Amino acid sequence: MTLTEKSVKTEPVNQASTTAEKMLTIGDLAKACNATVRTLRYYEELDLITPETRSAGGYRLYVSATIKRVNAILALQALHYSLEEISALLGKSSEGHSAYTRKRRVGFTKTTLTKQAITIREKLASLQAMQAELDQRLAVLADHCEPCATEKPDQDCCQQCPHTEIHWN
Amino acid sequence: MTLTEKSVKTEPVNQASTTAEKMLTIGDLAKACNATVRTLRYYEELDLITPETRSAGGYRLYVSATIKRVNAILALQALHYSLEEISALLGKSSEGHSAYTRKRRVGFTKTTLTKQAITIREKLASLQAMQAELDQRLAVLADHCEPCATEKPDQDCCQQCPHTEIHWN
DNA sequence: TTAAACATTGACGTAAGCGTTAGTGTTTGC
DNA sequence: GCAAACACTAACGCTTACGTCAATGTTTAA
Repeated sequence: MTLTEKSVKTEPVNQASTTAEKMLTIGDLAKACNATVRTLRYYEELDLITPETRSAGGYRLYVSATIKRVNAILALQALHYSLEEISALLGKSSEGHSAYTRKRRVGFTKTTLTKQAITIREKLASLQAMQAELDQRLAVLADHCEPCATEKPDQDCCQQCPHTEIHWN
Repeated sequence: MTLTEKSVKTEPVNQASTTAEKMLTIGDLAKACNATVRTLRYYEELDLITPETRSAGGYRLYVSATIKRVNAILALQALHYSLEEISALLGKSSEGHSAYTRKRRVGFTKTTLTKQAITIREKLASLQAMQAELDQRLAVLADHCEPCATEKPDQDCCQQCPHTEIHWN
């Protein structure tokens, strides 16, 4: 066996042959995603993730696909999406994929990916506009203000200057 | 001509003489920037803005350039910069421009504009990477998963599929 | 078997970015 | 000259996204 991990901690009732899902405890999931246990429980409060089942003693048990979902959440958070926005993007975990046909599942993935692509494109546009304005201001500064300030260092000719706009800081 | 400095809200009826700065009350500034009074006072707590002076009665009085500064702050906030990051970018208002020579002022503007340009370019890069990944996932979805799900709608061949990665939602 | 490691459910704490009174003083328009 | 509009400080409240106990139960490795 290539099992170097101490994985199969809790084995649910010996189910069908093909589906030998190795479940993750919340600690495993946290390590796998580089998140904290508290964070994962908080995500569950917001219905962003849901354990597949619970152990006899009440431990949360996750399927490994949840790793990807959590990583997606974390990636979106890094882009400063709020958890509410992320919830809108990815959908509640209660609308889980398990009950769906593959066709619906593919459609669902397409929808959420498309939504993400749209909002990211909007952000890009806004950032590019900002970048353009900054570059223009820097150009005015170099072309106009620096020579002006060098030639007449003592005068305050900014009063009449049409380029004063850029000194908003 | 007794009110060289204290021309408050009153429009410059005779603007002929010395440069009569028309000062703004905090309410004026709020309207001009489409922000709330509370927000502006909070910015002041964080030393992001500072009134040029106070009226005899204690009202904050701002120079019109502050409008641009506030708008810059708001624009950066819209890009999800925290006020602390913004403070780092724009500099504390206590390091105000009033005491500086024009040369220093121009240099200061250049520095902050450059810093902003750099961090915005970083954000752009990160977003573009994300965009690329999303586009790639969408392509795999269209080229592989959709045909597959259409042809074999009932089988769960995702188990062996090398493209399952994209279904992280 | 038993201690260590891990998990569970509360519940309170925190930091940011303001909103919202409250009580009082200031400016302005008629 | 006075009310309405506006501003002041101080202080508490709220939301988000968790951190951090606490008291207790569960799994695992020796």
